[in-house]
Amino acid sequence: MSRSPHPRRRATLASLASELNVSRTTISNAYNRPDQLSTELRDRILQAAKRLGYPGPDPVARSLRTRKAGAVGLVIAEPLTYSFSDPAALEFVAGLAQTCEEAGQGLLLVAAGPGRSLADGASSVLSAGVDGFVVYAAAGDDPYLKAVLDRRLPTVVIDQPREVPGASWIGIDDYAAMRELAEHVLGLGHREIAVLTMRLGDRDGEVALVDEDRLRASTFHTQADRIAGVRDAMAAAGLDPAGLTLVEALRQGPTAGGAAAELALRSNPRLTALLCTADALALSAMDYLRGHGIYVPGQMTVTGFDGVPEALRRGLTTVAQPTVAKGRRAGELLHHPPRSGEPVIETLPVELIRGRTSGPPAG
Amino acid sequence: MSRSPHPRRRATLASLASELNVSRTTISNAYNRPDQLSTELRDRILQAAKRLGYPGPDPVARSLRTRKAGAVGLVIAEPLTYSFSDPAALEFVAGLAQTCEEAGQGLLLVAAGPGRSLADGASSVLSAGVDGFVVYAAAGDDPYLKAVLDRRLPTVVIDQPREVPGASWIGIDDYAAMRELAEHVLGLGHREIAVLTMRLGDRDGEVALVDEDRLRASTFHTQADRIAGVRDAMAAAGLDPAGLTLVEALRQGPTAGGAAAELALRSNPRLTALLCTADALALSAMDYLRGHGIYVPGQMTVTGFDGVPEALRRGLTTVAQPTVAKGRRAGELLHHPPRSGEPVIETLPVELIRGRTSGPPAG
DNA sequence: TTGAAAGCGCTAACAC
DNA sequence: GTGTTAGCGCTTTCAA
Repeated sequence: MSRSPHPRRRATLASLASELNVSRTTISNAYNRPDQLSTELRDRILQAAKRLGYPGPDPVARSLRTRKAGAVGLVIAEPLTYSFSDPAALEFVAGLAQTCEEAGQGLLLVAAGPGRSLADGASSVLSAGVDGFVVYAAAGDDPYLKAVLDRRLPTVVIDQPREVPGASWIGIDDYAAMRELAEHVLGLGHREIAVLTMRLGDRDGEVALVDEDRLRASTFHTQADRIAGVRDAMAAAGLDPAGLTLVEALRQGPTAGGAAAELALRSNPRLTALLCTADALALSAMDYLRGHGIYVPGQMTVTGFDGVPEALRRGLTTVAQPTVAKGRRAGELLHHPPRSGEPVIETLPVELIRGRTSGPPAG
Repeated sequence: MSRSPHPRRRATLASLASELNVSRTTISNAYNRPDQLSTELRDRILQAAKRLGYPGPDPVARSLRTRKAGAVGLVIAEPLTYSFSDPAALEFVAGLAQTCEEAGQGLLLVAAGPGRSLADGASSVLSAGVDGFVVYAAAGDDPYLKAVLDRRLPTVVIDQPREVPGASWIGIDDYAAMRELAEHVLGLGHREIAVLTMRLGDRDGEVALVDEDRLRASTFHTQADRIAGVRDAMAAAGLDPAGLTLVEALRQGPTAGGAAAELALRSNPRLTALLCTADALALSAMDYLRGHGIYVPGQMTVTGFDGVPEALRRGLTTVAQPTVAKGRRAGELLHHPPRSGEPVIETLPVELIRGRTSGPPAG
């Protein structure tokens, strides 16, 4: 391609300038303000750049000078391996990525792996060259979230936790959504129901029954709010919320919902409805039930939450979240911040999907 | 949180230093080499930092100085919207993301949207602060690829194009894989077969029959190699490769394979096998066939390529690629470059999956 | 149109 | 254990 060998030392804007006997400003202008110099000179510069293997202004140096990185950082509390197998998270990322693409910005996936000590864990966040952060569904005490806030960059929190000072928030009304879903189920006549929830905080094991203390100590507000919605719907229907069977799936994975369903049914064999706080849980529970000859919805009503494609395809009764829109709004907030400069709190609408997995209880 | 109001001007390492009457080096050491100063001094510094709202060394300035960005860039030729709906691409990204996470590096998704002019289109690539690039399945003449190479950073090309000077390459033997698959189909007795391929280059429309010129001009080697594999298998089986029906799906989407199948069958109604160069195409084609009462494999053999989860679940006869491994290897090559510094060429193994969608021709 | 000067905030040698 | 010096490569006033 290039005839002359490349110099060992990388070409820089300065070296190009001295080579051509023009000032550094002029080279800079050739790239950033083409209208500030003659076409002729500019062509000469670009040609020389090609000859010398100068790839254009160094992005890092430019960032330092302009105080703009041209990218937003995305922090997901879970290991990326999980996130990439979570359809809801994926849709969110897709929405965010769309706006980044439109804005010509990069999207930096920040490593937030298992090394979750404050010292080490936060380092990746601290060293990310970005103009703003999106934090996806973090626990209230997440060290990465803390590290992000310390950076004092524009930040958008998704779902979780609520009310982070200085940060914008985008999410849904988890309480109302789940309450409406519960009312639908109770309206069908169910009286013995269980909630299968995602994990409420750190704890070992696979699945576990949840007691009052555990629930109160939850660092995941979304989950707690959804449970509260169910309880209040029960109370409003004249049932004792204390009678709710509550099981927590501590690990992700394709069998989590099944294991949770099994524990719930063992704990209360008279259950006729399993309300799951995630579609993934519900789909897994359905697989388990089918494997054990329990017919849905004839013998058991199952509901989900999120409205991921597979759930809709399989006719799951669920609450559809505007997952892609969440991602888009987060991106827009960062790319085009509101004039006021104030953090924004946005509650997005959801839709109750009455699918084929809910029906009146047997008998 | 902090009692004292924050200064309007952001604190920097230098301001902290003069505040504490120590040198900048000492502050730097407090963050980067804790063992180089007394615990006592270090604590005093960290405390003062917290008080002044100093978030630690600026990542961009550090990058400039150390010449390390702490991130790798991923360039995908398609708009991100497509990529996020392509299971194979997603698995690849997941694999790459895993290694980044393990290495504590960020993964920068580079905007490579529709603004594909050389001047404008490449700008996002030019301004990415990264230590290396991964380019996923680009066309031979992709402007982003060119821009990436101009940056002269360590680069790994996936699948496409082959033989990029100075860049490593990871992919599979497309020719051999497809030839083996074709031999399987021919071995079942098929004589009238079609290949449904992904697009071979830029062109308008939805689907089109492919002629010799079009094939020769293809900028997508993977596709062309797979077709060559089928042709050679035909020749080896005593069939005339010219008799191959060849249809190109020009647009992505859930109905692309169906449209391609329709055109193929219209072009040659005696077809008994459709070899698709992507699972997505094959699954879509199967949906189309079922909708038209054509039974698979009884009346029509259908095969795919990639081995995405849905394809395996539906029993598609296909070639399984090590998609996640591809991503992992790309990451490893960037995070732990081989001592020699030479670009690496790696052909990963594939596996022919004899599924339930291939069988002997009818009659 | 072009150039000179002044940093952006940090770290790596090397001296003390 | 701590400080001094010298940039990393660039953009941006401001003046010519």
